Amino acid sequence: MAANTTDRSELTALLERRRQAQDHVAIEPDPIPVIPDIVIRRLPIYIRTLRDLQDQGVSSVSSEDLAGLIGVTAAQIRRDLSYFGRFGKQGKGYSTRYLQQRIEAILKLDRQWDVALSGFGSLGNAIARYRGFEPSSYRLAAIFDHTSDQIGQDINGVRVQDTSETTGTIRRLGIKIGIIAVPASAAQEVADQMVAGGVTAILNYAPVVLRLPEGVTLREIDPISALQSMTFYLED
Amino acid sequence: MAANTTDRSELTALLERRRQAQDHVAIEPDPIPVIPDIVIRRLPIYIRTLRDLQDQGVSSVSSEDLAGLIGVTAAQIRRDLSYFGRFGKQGKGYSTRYLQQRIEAILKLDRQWDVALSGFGSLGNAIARYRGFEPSSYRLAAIFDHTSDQIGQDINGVRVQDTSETTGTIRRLGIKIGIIAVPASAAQEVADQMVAGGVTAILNYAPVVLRLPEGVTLREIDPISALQSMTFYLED
DNA sequence: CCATGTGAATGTTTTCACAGCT
DNA sequence: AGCTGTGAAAACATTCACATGG
Repeated sequence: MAANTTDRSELTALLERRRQAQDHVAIEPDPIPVIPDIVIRRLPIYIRTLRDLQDQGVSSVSSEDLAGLIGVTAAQIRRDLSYFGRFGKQGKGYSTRYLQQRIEAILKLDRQWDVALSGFGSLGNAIARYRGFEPSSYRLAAIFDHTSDQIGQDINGVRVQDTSETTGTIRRLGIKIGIIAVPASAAQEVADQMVAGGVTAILNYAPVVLRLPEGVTLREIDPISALQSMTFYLED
Repeated sequence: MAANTTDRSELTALLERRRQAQDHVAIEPDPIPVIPDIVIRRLPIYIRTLRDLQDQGVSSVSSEDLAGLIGVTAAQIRRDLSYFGRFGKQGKGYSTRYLQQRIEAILKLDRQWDVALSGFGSLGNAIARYRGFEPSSYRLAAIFDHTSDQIGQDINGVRVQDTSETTGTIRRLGIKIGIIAVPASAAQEVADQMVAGGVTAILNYAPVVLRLPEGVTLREIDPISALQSMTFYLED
């Protein structure tokens, strides 16, 4: 078993190199602090609740009280925040204003993001007119539709363009976020056009599984699935 | 330590009774086959994909191929289905039609459910006019709004009623599912009225954490949170 | 031989529980 | 004295891998 270097077969040497490579990876100093996506998805609710508290004049809150308002456990809030740093004061709790600002910075909400919307039917209309965008960091910067009589319309200073303009306009404006509100049959094509234009985050309202390249983030808005999964719990 | 029954203090006896009660629960023969909610929430996508396959004339599918279409692992699909029974044929796969029908029965989609919608602004409008309800098991049976000039309008045979009618109408029609599309400030009150009328499943579009009694199922539709959680992954 | 259904292993998320700081 | 931040434990979810049956 005491093989020296010259005795090694090529295979043995290869396996040895692989093992060392793995060892090296394992020893890596900063093992990339991967933050679970499920934690990221909870942060917006923390922001919203912290804003509500400030509107009520509350300047400080404990993880216990915040948890009560949100309907989760205090330990979960503390663990979630611990992925990003130490934002609380022991014995005191968290400053609502400071914590809100810190989480907004983590989610990169401390700047404005242009958004492209494709699909200007009744759903697209509701999205475009939704004023909940306003206090947030998103600005509707482009709207696309396939229907000729929608094209040219002006919505808060944004002209509805033909779907064929999708890739070009998104690239020209440097838009990174796309919202898909077209029928299922058109959604994949729209997604491809958006990605071709440089979009790396897609909010999809169409009831279809989108195929996207690595590195493009996707969130689904699927009320029918939500309803269907609730019916399970109803009494017969 | 060898205390007999007559020596016991009331507290000791109480604790003993509690312990025995717990032991009894632990010994329970059928330990209630609790199905994880996360499994329930995946079933609608399986149904949708199985419908699509049938539309394409595909009558049989393996867990491997189904997984590829949905973007999950084959093992996950097989595990999910195993909570409910054995629906496949070894060496063959699953009948798309049979599996679809079985999952629909599990989710109680093999009957029609009346739904109440509160909030008839642009969002409520988009929901009410959404034709994706049609091939599904849901029928919009009541619409409520606060705004006087919306009340009385007829939407596909359903008259928009004043919000004050919520509890009464829901009770009278036996509606179990409510959709909340009102502003955040009104959402809790609407939820309370719906629950008072007998609703046990709520689809909430308002950006607020609802407080609901045990036994009421809740799903959130929150596009702003979805956007905010995607921005995290964008390049600066 | 192929693909399901499922014990066992692995990976992830939540919760416990408490040391330590204010 | 009170509440955070976090190791360690527990609970939960996913994936592996294969015996089993058509």
